[in-house]
Amino acid sequence: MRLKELAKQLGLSQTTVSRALNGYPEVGEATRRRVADEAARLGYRPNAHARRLATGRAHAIGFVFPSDRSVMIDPLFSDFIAGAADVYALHGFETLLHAGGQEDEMSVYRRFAEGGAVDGVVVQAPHVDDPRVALLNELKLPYIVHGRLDSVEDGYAWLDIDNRGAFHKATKLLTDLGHRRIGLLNGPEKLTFALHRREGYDKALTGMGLPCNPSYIFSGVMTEENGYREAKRILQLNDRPTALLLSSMLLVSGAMRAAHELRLEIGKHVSLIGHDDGLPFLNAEGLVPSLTTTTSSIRAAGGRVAELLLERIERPESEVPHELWNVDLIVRGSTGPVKG
Amino acid sequence: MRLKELAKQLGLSQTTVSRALNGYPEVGEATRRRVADEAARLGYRPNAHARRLATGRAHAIGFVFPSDRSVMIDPLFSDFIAGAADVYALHGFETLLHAGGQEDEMSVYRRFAEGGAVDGVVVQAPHVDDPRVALLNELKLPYIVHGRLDSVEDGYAWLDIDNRGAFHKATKLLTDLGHRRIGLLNGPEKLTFALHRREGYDKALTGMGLPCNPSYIFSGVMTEENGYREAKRILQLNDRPTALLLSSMLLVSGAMRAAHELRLEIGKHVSLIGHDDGLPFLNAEGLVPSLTTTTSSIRAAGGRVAELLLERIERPESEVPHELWNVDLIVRGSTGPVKG
DNA sequence: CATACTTTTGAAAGCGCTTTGGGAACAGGT
DNA sequence: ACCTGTTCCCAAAGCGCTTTCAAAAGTATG
Repeated sequence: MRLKELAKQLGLSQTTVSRALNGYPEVGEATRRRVADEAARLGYRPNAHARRLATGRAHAIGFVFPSDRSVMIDPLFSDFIAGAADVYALHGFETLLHAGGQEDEMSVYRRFAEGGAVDGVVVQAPHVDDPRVALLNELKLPYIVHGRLDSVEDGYAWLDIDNRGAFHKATKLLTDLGHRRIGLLNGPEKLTFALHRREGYDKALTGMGLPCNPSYIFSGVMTEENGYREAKRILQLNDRPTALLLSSMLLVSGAMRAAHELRLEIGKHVSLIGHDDGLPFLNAEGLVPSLTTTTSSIRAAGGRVAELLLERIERPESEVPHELWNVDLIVRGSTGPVKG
Repeated sequence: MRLKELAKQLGLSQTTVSRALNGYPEVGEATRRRVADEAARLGYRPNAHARRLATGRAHAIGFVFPSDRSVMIDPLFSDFIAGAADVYALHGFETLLHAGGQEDEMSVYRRFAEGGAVDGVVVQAPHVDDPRVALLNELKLPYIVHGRLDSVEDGYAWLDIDNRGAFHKATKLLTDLGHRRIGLLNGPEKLTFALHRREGYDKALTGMGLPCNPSYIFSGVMTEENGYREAKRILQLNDRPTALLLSSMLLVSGAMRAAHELRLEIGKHVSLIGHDDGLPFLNAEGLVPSLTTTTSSIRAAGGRVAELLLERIERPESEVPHELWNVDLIVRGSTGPVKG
């Protein structure tokens, strides 16, 4: 069923039918109703590509994944995208995923922009001075960054959580409890989110006049296994830390395993604070003891990022959005005063 | 830069330029080279929608997620999609994600089919007599199911792993080691993969003349927390099982936590076998003791499913593919003879 | 009843590509 | 010279929508 046939069927012109279906005001209410009914009855669905060609709008948002595997793989991203895809669908937008292939990431953006494949893209996992931002500015393709570049905060749209603040708060909680040796298992510090967490941690320690012992720190892919291995390593040091900060629930999972194995009671011999992105399959509260966390739903961030991007596409002239989310510190059972 | 301008620039017709760029044989080698060079120089990228409209091919594959959240949320799906998206990209296909929104799942398929938005779709997480298959057959939209319907194996394209065989093998290993009371923490049994695993388990027990104690069984969302809670429950029963089968690594993670807490040594007081989908962030071999698993990479399955679907789109008349993958049983340290 | 508006409809021109159906131009064979 | 094939190229017709411009129909006003 094509528009042409539908129009003929109704004894109307394509113009009128098109207008009726797209809610233009120039068409009479009676006609509109008649058209809508007939369209529904015949199960007419407009051809997506024809519409896109005619309007010049793709009604689609793109996600481009770096060829670097570890990123797409991260379960965080799927939850983020789930949140976003939901909002896009609600607005009649499709979500395009481009992962891998032989084409390099930058030229995918070029193709997206110049071929009109998408109306906007979201940039995930930015690193320090991420080249994508400059490229997208040049291409004039609407975008929003989930996260920030290192120091620059202007000239691009972003939504980020306050990673510095969160890890500062968390570290502070530990020092307040008397901890003096605190470890950190972090994500790859070339990614700004991890870098910022590190900075929050450093700042809190320095603020207390405490040294940052590099052997207390791990930075790398946030797998359960890395959490286990590194926690075990750190907790076996001579001057082992009495508390550990963990950048993801998977690291927490591994670290708890290590603690059990070393017969260190959590919240007593070793305090744990994890960052909880609200992944539905790894619940901080359900752990024993329940986990003290810095908490921020990555899914909600996905949704909000989607809204901001749509807004930006709709009104390109409006102000470039910057949104910094506060992160809650939820104190539960995995933290306690340091044991002399 | 549009085709028209490029053609003018070159002093050629659009026809020739289009053909040159798309590798048609009717164009001279010298011309082709000249066109290619100029196109590269000017950074010409064809408009995706125009091409789609003209060819009638979307060069895109769709994934539609049920409004039921738990599916998209599952980290398995993202790994599967990562595997698939990679292959699609390699073949110049985009990957379309449709999640949520207010539109119901079935009408998304309708729209995809009749609006030509995608050339094919992949159906994930089929349940017993999944209605999607019938709909897709009716719509004549190429598709492939990852998994199978319950008993039917003909009339639709599928790729599945041998879940029955895997869990039969696993259960058999345990009974061979002398275990007589074996628990099972499974996915939701309305999903065929979980149902089949259950059947493999049942069959192995029945084959040995052993009873299936319903209180040894859990079926539900495969979160770490469910793994913990249910393993704990089951391992505290009077006649507690001496071995546990676990349908996912997250369940394993939770179950190990429960075992530690109950001071049951894994591989000794309680044997564990988990199904390992090869998720990169939760490694079976890195556990202590290393985990005995049934293993099959879901990412590889994603890739293969993608290939089969592309094949099907290319040659709709070719035979409907059925592919059943064997699942390896890898014996590691978490299984041992039953302790009298 | 003519005039000036407003409302409702339509013909036709795109959007940027692919593809059909020829037509030159040039070679080789007679 | 003529015919037959090739090889290389092009004009123009779509693909299925949206949108501009203009005209027809309806309504209120003098």
